[in-house]
Parts: sequence; structure tokens; C-alpha cells
Amino acid sequence: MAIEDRRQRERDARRRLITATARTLAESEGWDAVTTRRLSTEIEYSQPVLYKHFGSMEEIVEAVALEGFAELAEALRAARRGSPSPDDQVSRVAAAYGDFATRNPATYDAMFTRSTRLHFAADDTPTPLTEAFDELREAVGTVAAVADVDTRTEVLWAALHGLTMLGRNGRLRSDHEADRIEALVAQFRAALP
Amino acid sequence: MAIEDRRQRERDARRRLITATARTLAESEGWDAVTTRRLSTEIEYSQPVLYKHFGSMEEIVEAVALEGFAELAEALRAARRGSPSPDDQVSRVAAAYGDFATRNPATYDAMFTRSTRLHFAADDTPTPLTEAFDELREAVGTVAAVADVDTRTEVLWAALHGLTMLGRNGRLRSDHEADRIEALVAQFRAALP
DNA sequence: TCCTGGTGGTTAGCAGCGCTAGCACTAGCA
DNA sequence: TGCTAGTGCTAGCGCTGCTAACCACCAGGA
Repeated sequence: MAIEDRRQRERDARRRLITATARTLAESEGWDAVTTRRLSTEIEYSQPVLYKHFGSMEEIVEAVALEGFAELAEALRAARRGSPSPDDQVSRVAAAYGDFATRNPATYDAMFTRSTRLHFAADDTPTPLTEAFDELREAVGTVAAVADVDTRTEVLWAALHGLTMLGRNGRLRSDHEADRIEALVAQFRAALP
Repeated sequence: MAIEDRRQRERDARRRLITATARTLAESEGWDAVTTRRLSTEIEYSQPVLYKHFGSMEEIVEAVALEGFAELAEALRAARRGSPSPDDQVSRVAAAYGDFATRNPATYDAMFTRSTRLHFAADDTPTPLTEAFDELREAVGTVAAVADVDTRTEVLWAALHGLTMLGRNGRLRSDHEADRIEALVAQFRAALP
């Protein structure tokens, strides 16, 4: 069995190598550069090896996205815990969200633009996704005992995502990012039931 | 000159044929189906004809996007004008925005996901884009004499865009769309200076 | 009326894409 | 030592966006 174990470890390591390389390559040169040929030369294996681990290129992107969601959840959790007063949590979490998106643009892209098959609020929702959402939800919950926390969390998430995407594509005034986050949090706080 | 005029008219007509066909095809089968070969057979010309009118496939998508922005601006204008009381404008405009995005998913995609080169708030911003933004801005302006209308308009736009994108990819509970719009508008109204 | 320049449109082909069939080799077991 | 299972390769298919080179036609002047 030891041999089988070793083989499994090697398989796992190579799988991680593929996703890590894909992510690094995407962050440095954009997802357009992440082709099966380029990726395979980068990991120093031939193309078909990729398909031993993933059914398609899309699945590789999905794996990167999942990794991203786990990291996002962790970043939001850290922001929430590092918050001195509970009232501050929404503000901190919003800032952490923007920060993550800015620092990992390609990964964020994998999470929200390039992977259409990862669904929320469904039976097959992977745990990293629900965990990230739950962190936002917890933060929203502290603001006040609002009637429908879920709805307001979704609205907050949507606003943060919208600010990220529009900002990235040059659709918003580039020197007012902080103002927008502030305005968002302010109007969020103002709407107490 | 009459001959030259006729030629120009024919050129214009063919250009419109290309964008209209691309849009229709995208709405019915998705942008993946809009390849240069498919598009050229659809308009009953050969591939190089496309390149007499557009420099690349991306420019065709951009043309569809511009058309979409013009229509969106018009839809928002109609919603604003059809509003009985000024207080209602934000709500109406938000609903009209969601409506447009739902009715024209592929066009919306061209506007916000597939065309990265159309910038807002810049010197080279095409008029349809600023017009659409201005309609939102006007609606926001009616809510109250807020200090920074621009910032709050951007936040509203971002929230609407986020709700659209996350909703479309199954990232939000599918039977609470109206609730989210309502919550968004409510918190928007609540945050008066 | 014939000739000529320019325009409109075509066919054929390039490089690169995701993906796969099928072969060569090697490690591990009997 | 011979067999087997599994690993990784080469080569190639059908597709993509895009372009070079050519042909047919029409408008305008001699």
C-alpha cells in the first residue's frame, strides 16, 4: 500500500502544480496566456497530462476559483476578527473584499467571470463558497437585527462585486474608490429596520 | 457624387447587418456561437468582408455594446419620465435596469463583460455611455440634494450591475430578486445626508 | 466604344486553440 | 525473468481569428 500512497501523493502534488502554475501564469500574463500548450510546457509535462487530472481547461479554472474562495473566506474572517468594535465589521469586511480583488485580479476573474458552473445557494454549492458568504453574512448580522439578513448580505455582496468589476474595467472614476466604499457602508448602516 | 452616396449607404447597411446579426445570434445561441465563419455565412458573405468593416471580432462586440448602451439609456429615460412622483424615480430606474439586463443578456454581456476597451469617465467615452450614466445620475439627484451625487450614482450602478451578474450566474437565491431591488432602493433612500 | 483604375468579394491558407487516439516505456508483481 | 498495469509521449483532428493574393465587375475618360 505504501507504493500506492506514494503514487497518490505524486498525483496530488502534480494536480496542485497544475492549478498553482495556472494561477501564477494568469496573474502575471492574464488568462489568455493560460493555454493547454503553454501550461503544459510550464509544468514541464505534455498536454495530455493535464487531462489526466482535469476533464477540461474549464475545470482547471474552477479549481483556481475554489482556491480563491477559500482564501477570500479566510481574508474576510481575519478582517471580522480583527475588528475592535462590532459596528466596524461591515466596513472592515468591505475593505478586505476590495483588497482581495485588487491583489488577485486573475483569481477573482476565475471566481466570478470565468467559472459559470459554481453555484451558490444550491445543494451542490462547495463549502468554500458558503464559507465566504457566511463571513459576509456574519458581518451584516452585527450591524443590526435586520429582518432579512440574507437579502441584505446578497445586496452587499453584489455592490462589492459591482464596484470591483466596474472599477477594474475603467467604468468608474479611478480616484474615488475609498469614497465609494465609504458611501456604500454608510448607506448600509443607515438602513436599519 | 450620387454613386458615391449609394456606395456609402450600402456600406452602412452592411455594417448594420453585421452588428444586428451578431447580436441576434448571440442572444439566441450565446457569444460562443458568434465566430467569424458562422457570422459570415449568416450574413451570406465571406469572412474577409467582416474585416472591411471591423478591425477585429472585438470591434464587432464593441459595436453591439454601444448599441446596447444607447438602448439602456433610452430605457432608463423612459422609466424616469414615466414616474409619477420624483421620489419614485430610483425605484423605477432600478427596475428598468434589471429589466434591460434580463431581456438582453448577451447584449448586456457585450457591454460589461466582453468589451474591456469602452471606458467611462474618460475623454474618449462614447456618448451613449455617458447618456446612460446621466440618466441614473438624474434619478439619484431627485432622491435628495446629496453631497456627492457622482459617488452615489456609481455605487448604485455597481449594486445594480452586481445583482445582475451574480444573479445570472446562480450566485443568489433565484426567488428573491424583487426583495433585493427593494432592499437596495430602501437603503439608498435611507442614507440621506 | 474601348480601355483602364479602383472597388467588392472571393478562395485558400497560416498559426494557434482545446482535446484525444494510440503507441512506447517503465515500475512492480508473480 | 516474464507479464501487467499504469504513465507520459507524439501526432493529429477540427476548430478559431485573421490575412494574402487573386478575380470580376463597374465607373469614368479618351
